[in-house]
Amino acid sequence: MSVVASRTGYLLTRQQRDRPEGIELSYWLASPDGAFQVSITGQEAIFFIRAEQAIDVRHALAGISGWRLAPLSLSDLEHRPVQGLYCRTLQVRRRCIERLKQSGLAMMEEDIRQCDRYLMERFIQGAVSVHFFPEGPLLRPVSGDAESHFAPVSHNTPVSAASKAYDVQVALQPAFRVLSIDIETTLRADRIHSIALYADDYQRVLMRGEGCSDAHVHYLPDETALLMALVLAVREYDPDIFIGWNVVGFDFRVLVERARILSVPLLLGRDGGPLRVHQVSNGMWFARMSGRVVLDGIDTLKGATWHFDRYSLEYVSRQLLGRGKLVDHVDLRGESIQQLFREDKAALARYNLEDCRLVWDIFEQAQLLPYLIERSNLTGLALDKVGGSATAFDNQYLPRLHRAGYVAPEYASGRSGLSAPGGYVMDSVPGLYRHVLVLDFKSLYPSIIRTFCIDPMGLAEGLSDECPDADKVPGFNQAIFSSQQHILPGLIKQLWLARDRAREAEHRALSTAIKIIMNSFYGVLGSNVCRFFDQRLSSSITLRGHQILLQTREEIERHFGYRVIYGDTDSVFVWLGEDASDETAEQCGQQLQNYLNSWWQRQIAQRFGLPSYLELEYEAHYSRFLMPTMRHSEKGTKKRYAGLQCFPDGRTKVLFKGLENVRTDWTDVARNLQERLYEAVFRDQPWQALITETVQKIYAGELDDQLIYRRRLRQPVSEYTRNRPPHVQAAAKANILSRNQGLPEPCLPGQPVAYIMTINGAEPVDYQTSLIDYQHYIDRQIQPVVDTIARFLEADFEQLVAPQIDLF
DNA sequence: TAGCTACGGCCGCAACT
DNA sequence: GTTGCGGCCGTAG
Repeated sequence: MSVVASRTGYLLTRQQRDRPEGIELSYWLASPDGAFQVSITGQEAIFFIRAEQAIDVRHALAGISGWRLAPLSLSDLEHRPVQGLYCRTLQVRRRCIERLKQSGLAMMEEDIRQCDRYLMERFIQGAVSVHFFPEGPLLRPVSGDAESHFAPVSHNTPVSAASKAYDVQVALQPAFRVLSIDIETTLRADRIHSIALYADDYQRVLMRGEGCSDAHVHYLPDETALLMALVLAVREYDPDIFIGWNVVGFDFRVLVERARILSVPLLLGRDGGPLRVHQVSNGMWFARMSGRVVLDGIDTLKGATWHFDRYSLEYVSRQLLGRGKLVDHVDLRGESIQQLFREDKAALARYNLEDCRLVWDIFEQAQLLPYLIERSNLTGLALDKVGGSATAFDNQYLPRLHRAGYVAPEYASGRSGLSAPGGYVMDSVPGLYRHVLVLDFKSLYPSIIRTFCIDPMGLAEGLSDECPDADKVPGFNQAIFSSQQHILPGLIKQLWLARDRAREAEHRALSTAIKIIMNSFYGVLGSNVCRFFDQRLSSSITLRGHQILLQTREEIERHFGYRVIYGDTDSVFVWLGEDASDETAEQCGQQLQNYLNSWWQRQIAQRFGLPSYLELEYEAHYSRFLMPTMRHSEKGTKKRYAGLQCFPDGRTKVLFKGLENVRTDWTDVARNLQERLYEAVFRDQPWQALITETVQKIYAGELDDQLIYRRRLRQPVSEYTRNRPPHVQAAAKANILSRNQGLPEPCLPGQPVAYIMTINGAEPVDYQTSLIDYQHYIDRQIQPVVDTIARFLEADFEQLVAPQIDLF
């Protein structure tokens, strides 16, 4: 075979379909010279069945043609031989699966799409090099790692080492053509007013109605023309990626709906095919078109571990981009948009385009694309895949498992029903302290997996009769792992080293991606959505974690004589005593870290004959630290504390965990007061006046805008049958009032409800009619916040606000 | 087109006085 | 009015 040509690209979309000559796998790839499509034809789809059931399988599939069974040198993890079931078409495959399911026969890996398997088995993740043979194209991985990078294969043009390296770099960090999109509509979203498109080198607003078109704003007579102009504009710019804010759930959904009603073909795909939008059972929306990826800003931020109190475009851009950039941006409410559409279309166009630009800038500022690219390189997940931990695990694990001679277990065949424990949380010792150090185990669960060889295949090997005793590593719940045969510890090791390199190079996107993936490995093993779910695996991780945390506490108290006042899963909080100082604290932290790390190495060598990959890290020094009690008892809380953290450079910062200050379902007035109160107490400043002033201002109506509660509905309003919490009561009122005005219901599952407490109960902020119940806020928001810390200051809320009570 | 458990606090509701 | 329980949500890790 001779190679005619080869090209490098980055995976955008994948699809599969039946053709007369077999299954066709199609991939669209982005490249600096433009996107291109590669199709691989004449493929079969494969999954596995147990050899002992082969006769039953043949019997069950009688009457279906287009499949074959082939013996393979593979077995399942219980050492039973398997056979491959190959199907000539996707349709045959579907029928076979249906039939075997009805017959109750075991299938393995039948849920993996062939277009995904083709990439997975070749270790192709993100970047691809395509070699065009006369017989058809062949895909291979492109990797920044020299060892796994395939040699250049072009015969026609000799490729120098330098250009090869360049090729790899371009492929791994592709420059996508990205287009930000946003539409404006009527309040009911049953008419599109305008569509804005933004890239740094392209700005266009398509506006319905009369006006004077210029380079940026095009006026179109009606919606049909608007949609057709969109198709042309997309063809003109030819983006690889669409970005937007709730872009699938709103913009694309509305575009598709209007196009359907107006019978306009919305042919936005690179192959000229239509944009399709569909909703899955959990309410999530998905958009699909060939050759282009759609990324929602909200989902992408959340996936990259960004967190915001609220996810309106206005709120996030203010937090992320800063106020300065947004001086002339106002968050127009629905009615103002309608007014602009009627009276000032040029202004609406500017506003519409500005929102596109904000999304663009958020992607830039938060480095979202670099993060997604790194994640895709590491996991093999498509760029637009949200979540997908179980799939990421499969992509890494399955091809290696196959090469070791095994196929994956039947779905959810692991021991289920048994509840596996999570992390260990110590009882805390409440108090207002000076000088508390926090030490935590860096990536505890991944380090346990690596140290104790926890692995699905390793469990099968460890439990088999052939495993020599010397190679057995004990787990929990009768688990035994092989110290020699395993996959996951090696994967963790690679990721661990890559993360250290990324941190050194200050490559934030990459180290974030690696951290998320490493931590997700434990998560999926403990989840019954993972085909490798087995309670012995997850409990061997968590119970080892319990042991490590408790023994670390014991050793600190035994060897150093310090008191451990708290610990959660992978951390210990060490009280140095009231006579320590900032300088000695720093030294103590280092000392504790060094001593305990070598202590653990000795322990694990002695007890298991294994190297320890546990890494305890001195994480923080709090010069003041509050461990509160539970609201109505003397017991210390868990997962709720605050402290004045001292950084090595001398800066200090108040930090809250779990307390009202970090809870989005508490009002701003409570969160703000807590922040200022703790700050004052920790810095030895007067704090009493903060409380009395706040109470006074609440009664005077000066803080009304800080009295808003926000709480999400996690189900439709009608489903709250057992009881109706305030946010549900408010949501019900808002929905009824909106419906009466002929508008769509504003309070939907997943959305936060903003409400205010009035003398007639909770009322939605947008429909408030009653007077605010100020006493409610004093009793339920201010007093709890004050009480938590006041009890350590020999103070009492009633006394502190007594003068105010007389006043009102 | 499914990563996990542990935890605290507020509220409504029911069962009491 | 008080008490106790469980629903519910958001959070720590």
